[in-house]
Amino acid sequence: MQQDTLIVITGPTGVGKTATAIEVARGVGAEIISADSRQIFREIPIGTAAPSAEELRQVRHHFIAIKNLTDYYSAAQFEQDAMGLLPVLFDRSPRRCAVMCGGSMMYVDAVCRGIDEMPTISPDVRARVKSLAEECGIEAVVAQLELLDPEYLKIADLCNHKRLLHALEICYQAGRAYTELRTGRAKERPFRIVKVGLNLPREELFSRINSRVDAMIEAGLEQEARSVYPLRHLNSLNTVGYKEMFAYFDGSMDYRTAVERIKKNTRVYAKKQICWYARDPSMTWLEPAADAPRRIIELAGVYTSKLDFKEVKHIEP
RNA sequence: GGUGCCAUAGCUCAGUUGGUAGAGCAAAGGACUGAAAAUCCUUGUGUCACUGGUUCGAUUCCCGUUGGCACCA
Repeated sequence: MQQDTLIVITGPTGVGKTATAIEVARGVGAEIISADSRQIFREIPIGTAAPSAEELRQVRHHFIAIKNLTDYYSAAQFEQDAMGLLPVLFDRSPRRCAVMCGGSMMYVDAVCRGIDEMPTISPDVRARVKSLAEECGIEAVVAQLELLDPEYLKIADLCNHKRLLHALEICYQAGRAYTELRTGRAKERPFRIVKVGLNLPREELFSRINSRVDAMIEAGLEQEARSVYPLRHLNSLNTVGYKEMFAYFDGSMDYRTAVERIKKNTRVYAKKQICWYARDPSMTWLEPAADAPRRIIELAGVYTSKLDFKEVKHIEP
């Protein structure tokens, strides 16, 4: 009996994860779970480089275009949804395999290691903390944390106000210290995880990113951004590609600068992803070359018979 | 060929009345536990074009060389 296997394909934006994942999924007969915090929204396929209709036709994908921008979604929610879906996908796959593809670091980790149990913040707690910060300053937030969770304050980044606010929100919501809820322990998963990071030499990656942004512009990014402009204050639109376009629409940035900023911010994002994944010792790094799908399948050790290997042949050019 | 201007960080340029230099952009490194394409932190040694001279000391002043630009022949 074959053990359940989750093949995780991740890496920086623009490196070529989607195409590789599709080949791997076809090679092993699996469906794809997308681990992308922005492709999950249906209104913004262009700026998030969501898989094309043609790509979606080749392999069944999950968590692509399933939410509205106005919906709340989070890494923890994703953990729950993905963990619920995986047994179904394993049962449907002849070799009990699933592929997870995406570059949202927290989402990948949420499935691979799990996130600690924490309360979802209610709107009034959120509002309460927000108004405390606005009316009394960040010092008041720090003072509250000193009272409710001094341990967290010891390790907290005092410059990162968003995190400080969030810690306090959790203290209020849970009625306990944030620190008490943070175990840092990885959860046991009832399946094998084979993690592959795709990467390219920096220069090559950046040039791919730059030309992909040009392609997005050509595909109608401006129009897409305009159509969601009324929702611009939503967190789901605090996203590279949209925030710069919004600045252009507002008149605070000219068009050329906006496009340049999109490229630059995408590059910065890619670097951040590389930095995050670099410290993961369970990651195997590969270049997204033509033989990458075959190597990933071998790495996963999904195939046990010669016949199986023959079937993979078709993925080679 | 002559005259003038320019040569400083990857790029565009400041600057030093002579005490070896700093902005913007670009770039690099890092943090990360329920908003994560978010949020936050850190990072500038560069033959001051090359050779020689003056000087205690030259990237700065002077001679020359090379390259670029402009004008005149």
